[in-house]
Amino acid sequence: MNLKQLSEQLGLSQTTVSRALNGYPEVSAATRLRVEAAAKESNYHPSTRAKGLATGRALAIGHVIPMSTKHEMVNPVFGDFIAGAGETYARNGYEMILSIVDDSNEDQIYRSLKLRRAVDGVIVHGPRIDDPRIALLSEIGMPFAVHGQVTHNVLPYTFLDVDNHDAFATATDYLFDLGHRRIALINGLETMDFAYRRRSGYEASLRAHGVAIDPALMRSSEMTEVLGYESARDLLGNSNAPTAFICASLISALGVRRAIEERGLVMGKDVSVITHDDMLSYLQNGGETPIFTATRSSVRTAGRRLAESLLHAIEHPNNPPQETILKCEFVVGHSTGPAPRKDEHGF
Amino acid sequence: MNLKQLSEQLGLSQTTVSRALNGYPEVSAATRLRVEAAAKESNYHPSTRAKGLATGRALAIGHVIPMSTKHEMVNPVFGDFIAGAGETYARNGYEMILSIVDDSNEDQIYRSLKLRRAVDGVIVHGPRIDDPRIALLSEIGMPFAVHGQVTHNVLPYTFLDVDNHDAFATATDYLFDLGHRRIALINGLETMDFAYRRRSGYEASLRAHGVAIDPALMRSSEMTEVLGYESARDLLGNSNAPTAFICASLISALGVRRAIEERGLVMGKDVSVITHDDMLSYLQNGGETPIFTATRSSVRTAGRRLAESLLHAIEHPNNPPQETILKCEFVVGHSTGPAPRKDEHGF
DNA sequence: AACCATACCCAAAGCGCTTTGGAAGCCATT
DNA sequence: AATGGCTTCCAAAGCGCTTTGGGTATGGTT
Repeated sequence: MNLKQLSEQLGLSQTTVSRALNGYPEVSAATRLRVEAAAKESNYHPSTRAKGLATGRALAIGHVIPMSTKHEMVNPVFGDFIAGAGETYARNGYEMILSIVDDSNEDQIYRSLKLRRAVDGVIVHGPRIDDPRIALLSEIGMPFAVHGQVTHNVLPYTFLDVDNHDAFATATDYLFDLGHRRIALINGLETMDFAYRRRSGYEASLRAHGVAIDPALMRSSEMTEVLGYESARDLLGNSNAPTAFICASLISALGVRRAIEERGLVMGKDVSVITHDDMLSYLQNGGETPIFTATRSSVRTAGRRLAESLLHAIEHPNNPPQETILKCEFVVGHSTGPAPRKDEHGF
Repeated sequence: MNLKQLSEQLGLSQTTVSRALNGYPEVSAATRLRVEAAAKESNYHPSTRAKGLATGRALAIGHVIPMSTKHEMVNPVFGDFIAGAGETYARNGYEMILSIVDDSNEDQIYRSLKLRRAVDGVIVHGPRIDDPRIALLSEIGMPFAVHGQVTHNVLPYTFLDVDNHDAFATATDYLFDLGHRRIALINGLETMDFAYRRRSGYEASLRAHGVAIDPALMRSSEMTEVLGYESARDLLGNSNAPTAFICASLISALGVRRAIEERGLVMGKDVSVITHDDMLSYLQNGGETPIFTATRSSVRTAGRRLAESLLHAIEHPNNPPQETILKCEFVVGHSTGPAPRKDEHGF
């Protein structure tokens, strides 16, 4: 069933039917009702492709997932993020198109999406420090919205980010308040902008408490259980081991916990752990009462809201870019406690 | 730059340029080369939409993700699966479109995708026992491929699955060989087809070893760390606790390990654990040597291969459906060992 | 010299929609 | 009775591509 058939069946022109269906005013209430009823009854759905051709709009948003050899981006956060974004698209009649691409020709993909007019805009995932994509997308005139921020960037752009600096400063402050002085940071890859900001929040708190920044207490790697475990195992093996850990991800934190327990220590008593928690649907930080003390912010909500910002930017190209920064919630779980007295474990 | 402009620039007709670019034989090698060079140089990319309109093909594959209130499907497996499928699409000039939809109007979405001619086919994720989608898609004439199988279904369909029955029977057999008799199953939701098959593999092994099936040793829930932990904690608290666990997912297994360690027991010595491992890129089962003994099969490879099957089915509608069953690899890690003697822990 | 393949190429229709630029009908004003 | 302003509708062009149904040289055969 297409427009032509529908209009013939109704004895109207395609113009009128199209207008009735799209809410234009040039059609009487009576005919509009009649048209809408007929459309529903004969299960008429306009072809997205034809519509797109005619209007010049794709009614689709692209998500480009760089798939480095390091796999960093096919990450657990992604599933929840697009679930959130998908809600927004569904509500607004947009489609989500996904491109998995290896880093080498990321440029290519964006250019190609633009030239083929395949999407009306894109979401930029996993921004790195000084990320070149901002400049690229601005240059080719593709509307975009960034999940995160881009340090050193001077161009204006739409983004949504959690306040990573604040979250990690708060977490570090909290540990200081509990009496900890040697606090380790198990960070994500610091080429990623979010990891850079988290570290700077951590360092700011250290400075504020007059504690020297000790590179030996900081690790930066992909946020996997195994790497969290290995980092913590090494750190706990040192003579001057930390009494607390701050983790960039719940997954790393699981690894850290394993290393702690493996040494016969008790998390929350001998060693404290705070983690950032993206509130992933399948990896929850306990039930009612959280296991880990955490800074948390739902990545799914982030997806929903950033998609809204992007659609807004597409529909109002002249408005200034929307910038959203979400504060994390700080929740206290069982993984933190007062710093142990030095003699207790022979430190 | 569009076809018209390109052809004018070349002094050729649109027909010839189109044919040259699409590899039709009616054009001389010389002009073809000339056209291709010009296309590359002026960065010509045909509009997918226009192409689709003209050919009647969408050049896109749909992935519909049912987003139940239980979040089961926005699951960690999904990210890797689509990364794999994406590789196939990229190689074949297809786009992947994702629809997040809540279960109530899943029908709607499939019908709508069909009527709007938005995709050439769909991948069915997370098939349930007796899944109604097979019948629906067959009825509306939408090509599809299932990630998994559908028990009780009689219609022919294209699918790819791991041999879940075999994998879990093998795992259970292995534990019997180590002397275990009380083996718990921490399964996924048994409305899901894969979980049903895993359980039947487990039960088959039990029967083969003359051990009664004990419902008290079997749990079925979403595969989260917390639920894995709680199940194991409860089971280990019983007077007649299991000496071994089989988990449906590495994430559950992490929870099981936590419960084991919390009781001061040692995994691989006091209690054995085998898990199924989807080889997710961000959640690996150790490095060189696996932590958990596991049945494993890359879900990413599954994505790549199932997408190939679907494209094949689309291009050769009359061929019989491709059915692929992948055997799992069985790897031995540190999480399994001989069953402890009864008196050791007061069992 | 006339004929026929063969190799190249083209004009135009069509895919399903939106949108421009009217036209027709109707009523109230002058 | 002519004018003008609404309301309601329509024919046709156009979005960028593919594909049908040709046409025109070119060169080899009789």
